[in-house]
Amino acid sequence: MPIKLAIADDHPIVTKGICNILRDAVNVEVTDIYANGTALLKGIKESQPDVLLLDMHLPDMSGPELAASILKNYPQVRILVLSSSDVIFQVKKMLKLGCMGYLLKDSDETTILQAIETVYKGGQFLSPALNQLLIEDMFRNKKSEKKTTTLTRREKEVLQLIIDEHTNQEIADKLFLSLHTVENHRISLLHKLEVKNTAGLVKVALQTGLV
Amino acid sequence: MPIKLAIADDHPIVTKGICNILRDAVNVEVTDIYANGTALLKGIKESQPDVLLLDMHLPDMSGPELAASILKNYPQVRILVLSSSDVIFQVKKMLKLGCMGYLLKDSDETTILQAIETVYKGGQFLSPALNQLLIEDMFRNKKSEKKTTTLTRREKEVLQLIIDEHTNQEIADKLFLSLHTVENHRISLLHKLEVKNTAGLVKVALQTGLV
DNA sequence: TAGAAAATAGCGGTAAACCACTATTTAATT
DNA sequence: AATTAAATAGTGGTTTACCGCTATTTTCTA
Repeated sequence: MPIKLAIADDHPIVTKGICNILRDAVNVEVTDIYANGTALLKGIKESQPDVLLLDMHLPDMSGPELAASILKNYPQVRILVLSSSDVIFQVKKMLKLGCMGYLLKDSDETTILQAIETVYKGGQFLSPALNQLLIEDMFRNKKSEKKTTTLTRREKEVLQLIIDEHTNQEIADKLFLSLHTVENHRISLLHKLEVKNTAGLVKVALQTGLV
Repeated sequence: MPIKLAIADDHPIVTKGICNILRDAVNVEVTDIYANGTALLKGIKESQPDVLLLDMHLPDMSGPELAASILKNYPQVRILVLSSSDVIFQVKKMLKLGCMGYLLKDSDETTILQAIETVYKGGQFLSPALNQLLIEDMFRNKKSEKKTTTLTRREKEVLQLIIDEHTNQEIADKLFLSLHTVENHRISLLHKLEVKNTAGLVKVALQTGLV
């Protein structure tokens, strides 16, 4: 019996590409394709796949949201995250939620197939590039366990406006806040995302699709 | 005789996806797939396709570089740019170089097919989302024609270090420059890329793959 | 309903970014 | 050889970002 694989990604190029790659694999069968989070949550009730290839950036729901919901209700589904971003704290977040693997979109065919098989068999899979990054990250943070970060509603709003090139004063005006409040949000963003300045904020935000 | 289509993209998922989408299209035949610029320039000599689907971010050469070279030597090849970034000045740059279309990677199947056919017939094609952006851009710049921008070697170096979260002083130390020089480069970056601050610099750089 | 987290606002201060200039020297190109 | 673009460096100034605090109110949640 082949592995039942569901794919959740909003880009036809990606889903078609994976289907094409798996076409010759006799032990994997693509049973469902979902282009957004709502469809995924709805569909997964009926047809419960063995492995779910989950894109980090579906249009309506975030990767972590979906992963948490699915793993809670259908813990037997093994989630293999599909992402083009190698930002490490995003990787850690998904793994801590219980995802079984993290696959970069620039992977080649054998890697993709291998990842699916590994995860199906109960193993973990990480794209090779991530192994090194995770190890480096562990050494950096050996002092104390880092908790993975979630931004608050306000922080996300502020971050979006920073990305839109607004100053703190402009953000304060737009959100009807004191300048001090915006500064505070900004600094907690710096701390939470572990970056040094505005450049780091924008970089992490864009690479993780936080906003 | 079907349209001879070549694809230049380093992601197997993408190339396989496009092949899959075009499998049922009797009037398009994928003749070649290239994973990098070198292979592309080498291969295009032999088999000259009607249409080239060109990714903006091949590992060894930039999109504009490749487009310029190909259009110079093989002007009959119609280039359809394939990109996930909708940064407008990148779009303008490629179109001014002579590319016949700009296709976003989140396009659906019919759009992709339509784009290829349109370009083959001698027309231009833009992903719908870009039309609106280009029009807005024109209104913004109606006063005077904006020349598309090319960053100098130094500017790119400085920009990369900005993205790496370094301050001007740190950049100056790293590159053995005066602080003033770095400030000047930074300001010309702001002007060239038409952004207001560091956030804009990082955003444009990441979205266009300038660095 | 008590405790925690989030959102709000403030103070005082330093460092960095941003801006408009001028000006010299060094490539690149015609 | 002449012109242009790039890279370099400067002056002098304003604005913004960054940092570490404290503190109150609101909202969430165990």
